[in-house]
Amino acid sequence: MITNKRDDVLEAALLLFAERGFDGTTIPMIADKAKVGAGTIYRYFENKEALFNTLFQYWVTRLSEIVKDNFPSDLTNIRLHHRHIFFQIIQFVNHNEHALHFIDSHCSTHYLDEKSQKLFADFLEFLRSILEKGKEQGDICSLPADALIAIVYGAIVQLFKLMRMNILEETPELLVNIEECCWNAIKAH
Amino acid sequence: MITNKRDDVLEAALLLFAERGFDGTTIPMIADKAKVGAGTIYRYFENKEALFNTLFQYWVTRLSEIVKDNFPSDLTNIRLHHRHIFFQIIQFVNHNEHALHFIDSHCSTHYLDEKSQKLFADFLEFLRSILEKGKEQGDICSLPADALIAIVYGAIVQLFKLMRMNILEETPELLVNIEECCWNAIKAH
DNA sequence: CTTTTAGGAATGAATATTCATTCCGCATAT
DNA sequence: ATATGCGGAATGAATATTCATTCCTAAAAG
Repeated sequence: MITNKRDDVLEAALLLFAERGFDGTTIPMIADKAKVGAGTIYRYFENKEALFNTLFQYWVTRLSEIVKDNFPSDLTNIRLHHRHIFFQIIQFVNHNEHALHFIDSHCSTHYLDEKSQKLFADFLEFLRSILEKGKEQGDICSLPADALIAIVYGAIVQLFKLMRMNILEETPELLVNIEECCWNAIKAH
Repeated sequence: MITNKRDDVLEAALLLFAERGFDGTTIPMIADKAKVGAGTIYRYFENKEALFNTLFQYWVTRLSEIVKDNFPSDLTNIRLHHRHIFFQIIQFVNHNEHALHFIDSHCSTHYLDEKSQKLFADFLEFLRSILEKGKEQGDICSLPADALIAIVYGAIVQLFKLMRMNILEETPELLVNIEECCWNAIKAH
């Protein structure tokens, strides 16, 4: 199989950044895991920060795409929207178990560049717009959209942390129940 | 005002560790912020890791105490338990706005020593025991206790991240509503 | 078909920088 | 005068980055 060195580097970096954070990950560590010389990394990326931002932008774009993909055509059924978003994020995590934690643990750090920040802000803005519509319709409880996002998104992130640590086993049934819990948290009562 | 250098160091370290993480925080940074010579830190702590673990243990102990303090005497009213735990955590955050994020962002890192890990595990075990009781009584939805903790605790952590970043303003009314949301997420329906 | 050769890719040792930790001289208190 | 606490320059280890060299591939020449 022909593997592309640049991709090998990105894959190794994702694992390490997710597990040890930006500052806890060294270039030699990445080179080792990618089975590549340390110098090779600098053929593809200007420096450690540029590598980091490339990776961040890639995964935020993916997440954004997967959530927006096949978005329910019925624009008034918020219950459906919530289910869609929830299970698309699940699919995202199942596609790469480290990416969500990588994004979450670095989304407000000081080495994010302009473009990374903008991509992430845009994604949040999308979620916000969905929730605002739900609030207008009276289907969702009338708290600030950011608070609602924090509740659902915070729960998801924390749950997958447990699953990555093998403390909690992911089963389809559990996921359905958890989605229900999240919905109960934010629906209008 | 007589200030204790050791406490100055601990306070500065808390801020920096919370904002930049363990690896992103250097000893000179801590010394600067604490207005102390770098060498002085080593009069009080064996090394950076020891300083970190002292701090972690201090704050987990505080959190645990504040949550267990004045725990409702009615041992069957889970609704009350939830409210108590929620608002005691709020009080903890208001006492020091960085401590919860400091704990959360470091609670599964590899430089935690045995004692730190045990203290944190004990705290989780306490929460777990409350939830298990609620499940037995049929007041709380029958998912794994760890999942329920993740939902509520994840939401709280994320919410305070927004408040620290001044994206969300903390008002008593908002907090009451959010507590309600969290309860709705985990109560039996 | 084999050999030569040019140019890009890859390497890892060398360099420059940053960081944790140590150490020594100064100041303050006893 | 001695002891104690402190600061911050000095040290050495770890780290990011560079660079001279080697390695591959694929096309040109024989």
